[in-house]
Amino acid sequence: MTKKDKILLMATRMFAGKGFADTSTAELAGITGVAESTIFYHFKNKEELFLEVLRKVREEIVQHFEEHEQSQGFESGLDKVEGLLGYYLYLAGAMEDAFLLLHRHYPYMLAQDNEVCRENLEAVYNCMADIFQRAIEEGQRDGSIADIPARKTALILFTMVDGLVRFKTYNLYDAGTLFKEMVASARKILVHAH
Amino acid sequence: MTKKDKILLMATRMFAGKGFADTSTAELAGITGVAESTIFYHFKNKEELFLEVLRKVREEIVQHFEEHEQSQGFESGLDKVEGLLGYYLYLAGAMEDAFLLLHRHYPYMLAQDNEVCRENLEAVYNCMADIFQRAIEEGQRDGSIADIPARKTALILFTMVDGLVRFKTYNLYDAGTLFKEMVASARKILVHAH
DNA sequence: CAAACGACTGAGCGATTACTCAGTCAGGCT
DNA sequence: AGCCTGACTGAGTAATCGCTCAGTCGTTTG
Repeated sequence: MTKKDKILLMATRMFAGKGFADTSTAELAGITGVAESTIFYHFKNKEELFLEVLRKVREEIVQHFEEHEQSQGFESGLDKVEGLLGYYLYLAGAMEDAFLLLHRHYPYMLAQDNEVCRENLEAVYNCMADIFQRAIEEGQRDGSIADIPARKTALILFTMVDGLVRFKTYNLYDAGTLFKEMVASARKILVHAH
Repeated sequence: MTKKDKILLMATRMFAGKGFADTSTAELAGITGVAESTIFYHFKNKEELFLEVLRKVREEIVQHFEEHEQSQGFESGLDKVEGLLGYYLYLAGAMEDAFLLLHRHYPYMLAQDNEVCRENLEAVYNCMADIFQRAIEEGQRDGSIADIPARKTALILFTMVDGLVRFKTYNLYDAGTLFKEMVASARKILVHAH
């Protein structure tokens, strides 16, 4: 692993763990095991380093979700949506730093006047919302999901599972216990009234 | 309004708007219109200033929610829950700084080794979760809400409306449009299957 | 062999940070 | 009048910040 990759790896961890402002280049260099000036040899400043971190985070998350969408074994669209909820929670645990980074405020502040940042954030959120939406529409075609607004419902389901990840982050409530109830709630939102 | 109160007011705005680390005491003093040393005359350091801000935020939010809970005019528990969802969204707009502060990471980091901070966060979240829970239980008594786990459902509804507030903060989606769909989803979660 | 190159570093820079302290000043008490 | 007290401030301080730059290496190229 090159020193540049090591810096990116540890920067992801630090930006996620303590935020952009509280991440000092001196400490990052110390943890990574390089000279502080090596950081500025590979990245022209701290903000560009952050953008590179964000780009990798986007790549990885989008790739994982698209791979999961291609995987088979779902009986229906409803089944697929429930699988997505579980996969989101799993991925947020497996890629803790990536999701924690996206839960921070800095990227959204930066996105206000940095196009690259905005593009990366939009890409990752559109990807996730689209996949939820497509699963819902698939369920509407196979009859497992009622005729509800697909995009809006996708976003509502997203807020639910993303909120659960936040509970997990702050240890506010046992996420595993709440997950079962969340899936049950999602099912009620999706299925036909009868 | 005393200088101390002015400092607290502007500190709330700055901590909410740019976070703890990016809030400099020099800039806060400038905006407030006092000397920087005046801040340290009233508060022994930046962290204590933040804790004082957090205490006021907690007081105000808890007070508003408890007042709303006492207000009459709800036909049923289900009606009350739906009213609470709307009130949460309204309050998050009316007290933008307070809610934005609670959406930042710093208070939860600080809470890990600061008891006062932890108590304030627990108080405000318990208050909101309890009020949702009591409304659900009231609905279960009057028959408008099905026999579902009250606490867990309260938390799920909370994640939904809190996620909506985040959408509003970052302008990711028109919150007003999504709100109607969220209330419809909440109703499906709460009512009896038939 | 010499020159050029990319990767990397130690030393140091000006700016900013949170915070201190001696001292000013107005108002109330004796 | 003299004194005390609480509110407030200007002028600092050491430490840390992001960042620069001249220069050292080892490898590749002419």
